[in-house]
Amino acid sequence: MVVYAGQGDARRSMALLWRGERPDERPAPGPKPELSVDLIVDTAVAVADEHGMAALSMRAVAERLGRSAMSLYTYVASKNELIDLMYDHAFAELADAVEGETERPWRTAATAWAEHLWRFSLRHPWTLQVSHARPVLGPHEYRVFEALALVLDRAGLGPSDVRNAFGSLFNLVRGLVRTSAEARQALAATGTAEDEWWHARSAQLEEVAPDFDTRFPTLAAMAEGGAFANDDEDQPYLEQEAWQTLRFGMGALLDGIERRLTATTDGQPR
Amino acid sequence: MVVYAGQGDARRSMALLWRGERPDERPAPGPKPELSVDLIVDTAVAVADEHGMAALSMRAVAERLGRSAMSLYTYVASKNELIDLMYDHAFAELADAVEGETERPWRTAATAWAEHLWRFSLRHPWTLQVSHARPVLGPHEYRVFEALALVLDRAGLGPSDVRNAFGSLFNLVRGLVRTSAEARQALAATGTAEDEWWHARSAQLEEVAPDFDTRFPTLAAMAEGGAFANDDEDQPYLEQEAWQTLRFGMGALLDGIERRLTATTDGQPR
DNA sequence: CAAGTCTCCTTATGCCGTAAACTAGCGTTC
DNA sequence: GAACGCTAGTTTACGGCATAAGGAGACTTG
Repeated sequence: MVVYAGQGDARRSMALLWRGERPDERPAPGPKPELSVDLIVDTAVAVADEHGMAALSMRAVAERLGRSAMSLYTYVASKNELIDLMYDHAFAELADAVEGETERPWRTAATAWAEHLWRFSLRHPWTLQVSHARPVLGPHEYRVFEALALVLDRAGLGPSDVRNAFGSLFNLVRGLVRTSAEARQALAATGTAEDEWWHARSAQLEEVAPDFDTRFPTLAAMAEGGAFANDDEDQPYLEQEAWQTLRFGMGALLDGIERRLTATTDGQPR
Repeated sequence: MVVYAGQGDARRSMALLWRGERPDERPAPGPKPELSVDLIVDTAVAVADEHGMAALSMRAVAERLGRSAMSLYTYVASKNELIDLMYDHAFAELADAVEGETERPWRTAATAWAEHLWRFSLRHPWTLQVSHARPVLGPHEYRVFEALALVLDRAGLGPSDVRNAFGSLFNLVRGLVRTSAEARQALAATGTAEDEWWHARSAQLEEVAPDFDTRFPTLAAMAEGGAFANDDEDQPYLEQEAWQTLRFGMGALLDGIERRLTATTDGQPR
């Protein structure tokens, strides 16, 4: 499921996203509301955290609140709008974490940013399924973006390169953590552990492609060379691999960015 | 929608994926089949290409073939298995493109690989929604992996670093092209063009957050500095941005990889 | 021709988002 | 204090989804 933000009434959604210190409390006629937008959003986040985006339904959220599904529509225009609100609500957590790190040296700060994003994405894997094609444009997402942009700006990159470096870092992390998150979700969704699954599949692979090693010599040699070895039996292999790849990729990417930095400032990074 | 591969009967799925030069044509009793796995897979790919993964339903595929949805289950165990087959079938196209480029100098070859993956992903955006947590393990996916692994191996990286460099490159491209693909899908799904959408949203943003520039000074300064300018009015902004970010990110990442190369081989890359 | 097997169909179950119409609670205004 | 009109929440219903179950007819093999 991929979700596009902001299809509903822009005025309404944006007002909800940026609400906050609204006093706005003149009592309305009609029965006292028993729910609230915040309560619904919290509950929806809990459902999505526990059972994944696929299990997030209006009925599921309502059931937790002891209401009918339709009652949610009093507070929220559609499921899409609810997801926008969930997204930005969750990002507040990441923003708090990330804003504390901007004062460090830029490479340290950028790495910390990436690792916060990593852990956040594993805590809230459903956020990875909210499309960036129509960004949510909520305040907390902006806080997270501002934090990394600030770090890269201070490092001495120009506006366009801040944007480019930002996008590269963000997508590298997002892509890799997705694999890690999906590994966990796949376990939860299918009930089959990774090694168990791999065991069954690789047996079949051998049977069906006995000439694998000659058809794919480099991959075979890599396997032989221990590239896909499981160092730590306690942790699923895919999560290890993704994390190691992140360390490598972040290192290499930051090196490349640093080179551009010294190149444009004549060897004098500020 | 995120799809996990390989939940069905491993034997059955793997046999279908790696079938190919099967003669295996002793006539069976019962009525002549009017469909075939290949026909169904082709049709399903066409549906997904045209209308996206969300519109891919057993009913939609069957309707194109003038059959009932249930008739497909004679050939394919489940929708998940069908997606596995679609995925590897599509990858054949990428494999053909990518295998022709391995002989070039490693940086050129790696860049070409990335760009083939980019264009392929835009032609078949639904492939971006197939999870890698439980890889499909089809022959054509392996061909694509082998091609880049070969290039990186020849460049002089060790097995683990081939894996790390591979994962970094692959996820950088996949993450960025996803934005590009989703921009197109969002247009098709919502009917609202990007600039139109942005126009409405940014007006609301100004209204609801008049203090934006002081709250997010770096982002505001970047906008001021032209970091988010649309160079080419004919192309949607997000696609331009994603492509430029890819150029930057690939360059930086390959620089970083090259540094590791010369470091480990004492300045003598093979 | 009979038996066995295979393709394809219809029907049904239990999910989903949400439209529509309704009931009942409550502040406001005469 | 009665009437009005807004509002929170309900029930019911529609059209979508994957797929389980079972049945009708077509075809090959004995």
